[in-house]
Amino acid sequence: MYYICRMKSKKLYNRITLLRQERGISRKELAERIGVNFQTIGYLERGEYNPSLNLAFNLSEVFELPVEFIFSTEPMKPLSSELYNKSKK
Amino acid sequence: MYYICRMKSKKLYNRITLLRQERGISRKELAERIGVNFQTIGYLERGEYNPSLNLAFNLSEVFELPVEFIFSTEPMKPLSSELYNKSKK
DNA sequence: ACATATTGTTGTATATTTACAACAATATTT
DNA sequence: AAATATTGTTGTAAATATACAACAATATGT
Repeated sequence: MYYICRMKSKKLYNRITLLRQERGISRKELAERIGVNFQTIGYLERGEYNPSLNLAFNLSEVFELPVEFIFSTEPMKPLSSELYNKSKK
Repeated sequence: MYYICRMKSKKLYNRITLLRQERGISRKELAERIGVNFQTIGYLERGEYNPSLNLAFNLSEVFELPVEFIFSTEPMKPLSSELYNKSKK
């Protein structure tokens, strides 16, 4: 019964929307794959709250990517520049 | 006001105790470093509940290790065997 | 052996995440 | 343009994580 004043814990950034769209699936479908309510995906994508570590691991499994690639304490760089920097190395 | 029937979400495994002891610090001190109540560390070490992703990231920062090295959906292998396998590659 | 620090246990309160429903807004398809 | 699917919004309930206190149990240091 607490509807106001959320997100006292530090806000995290994520690439869920991007990763989901790259794979051409809706929130509903993603939600089904990780066994969570489809509205929960919306909350996460909008950054209205942070996931549990469990949920983060489930996303990690579905996307086949490390948690740190999906979530970050710092704003996400565009994938394009990440790729560019990586190939420069 | 819910004291019974916890942990419906899948149990995670972790190496917090090990990593903390390797660094020779108490729960109290670890708790202070990551800005959490010292009893919370106890709950995590005992696996009585899983952390938020936020808390996992904080531990990751303090230990300077990826989240996946600290937490896992599978029981943790001894570090010794992880090291051995790594050097064999 | 004693003092002190660390860890475990129980109990309660609060915060945050997740579920779910209903419906509005927007986009996509036909 | 109408039908359908997807996303956003608001409201409420339930589950899970975190804080905190008090005290027992265990370990550690002297």
